[in-house]
Amino acid sequence: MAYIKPTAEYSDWDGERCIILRGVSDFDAYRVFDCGQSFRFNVENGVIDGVAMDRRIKIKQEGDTLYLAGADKREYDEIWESYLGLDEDYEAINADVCEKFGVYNGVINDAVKAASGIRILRQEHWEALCSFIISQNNNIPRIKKIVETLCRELGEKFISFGEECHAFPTPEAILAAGIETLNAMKMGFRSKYVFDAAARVVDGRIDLKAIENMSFYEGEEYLMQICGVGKKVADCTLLYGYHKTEAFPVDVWIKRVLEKYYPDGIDFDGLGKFAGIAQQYLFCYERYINGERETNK
DNA sequence: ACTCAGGTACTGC
DNA sequence: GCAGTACCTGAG
Repeated sequence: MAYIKPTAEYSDWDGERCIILRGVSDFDAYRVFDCGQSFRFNVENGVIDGVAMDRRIKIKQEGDTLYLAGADKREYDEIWESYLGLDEDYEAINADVCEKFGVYNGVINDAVKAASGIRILRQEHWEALCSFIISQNNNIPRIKKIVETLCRELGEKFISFGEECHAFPTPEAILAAGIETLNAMKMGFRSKYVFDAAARVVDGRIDLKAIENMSFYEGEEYLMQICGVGKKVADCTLLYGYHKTEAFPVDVWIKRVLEKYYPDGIDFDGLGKFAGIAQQYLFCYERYINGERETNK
C-alpha cells in the first residue's frame, strides 16, 4: 500500500497563520526534536519552538494531529513537509531497517517500537556541519547554548511572533567575525575548527552544494578534509544535513549499543539505505528509554 | 579535585 | 593500523 501524505489545511493558532495536519502517522514531534539531531528548538508548555531554514516555527501535536504555526500552505509544501520528513514512508523504512538489522537479533524490533515516531530532519548543509563540529566532546545543553550564542551574535535578524529571531549565521559572517569572536562564545578548542570550516566554504575549497551529488563515501572523505571533522561529524553532517540516510554515525551511545546488543560485530556495509534511521531508533531506545530506567534504579 | 560530555588530531609504536 | 593523550568548558 502506498504511503498517503497527511493533508494540510490552513487555519490559525492564537491569531497566527497555521497549518493543521491530520492523520499523521509514525511521527512524534516531541521525540523528533529531542533526540539530539537539531539544537535550535526548545519545548515549552507542549509547544516546540525554534528557528530553521531562516524561519521560525512553532509545533504542537495532539495524537495524529500536528499544528505548525508560522507557516502558510506554500511554505509547508516547499519547506516544512520536507524538513520534517513528512513526505517519507516510514512504514516502509521501518520494515527495511528491521529486515537488515534483524539478521543479528530482535533488538531492532524493540527499538523501532519503543522509539517510534522518530524522523530524520532535512537540515541545512552549513548548519548541520557547523553544529556537529561544535558537538564534539560536548554535551547537548552546552551545544545548544553555544549554537544559540553563535546565532544571536552573528545570525541575520528577523522578527517573528513579535520577537527578534536569528537565522543560523552564514560562513561569511563567521569568517568576518574572526576567531576571537568565536572564542568569546565559549567554543573552546572547537573555535578554530568552526573558523577553518567557514574559511574553506567561503573560499571554495569546500563546495557544500557539490556534496549533494556525491556518494556517501565520497562525501565522508570530502568533509573529513576539514580540520576538526572526523568520521562521526562527517557522518552526522551527511545524515542530518544531506539526508544521506545510509550514514551510520557511531558516537559513544551507539558504541555502547553495539557492544551490548551486537557483541560479535556487525557488517556496516550491509545495513542498507536507512542505516542512519536505525541509528536514531537505537540511540533513542538506549539513551532515553533503557537509559532512564537504569538511572532510576 | 575529578569525571564526563553524541570526537578529533597528534604522537609514538 | 592502533592505543594513548590533550583539548575548552561547565555541570555534577
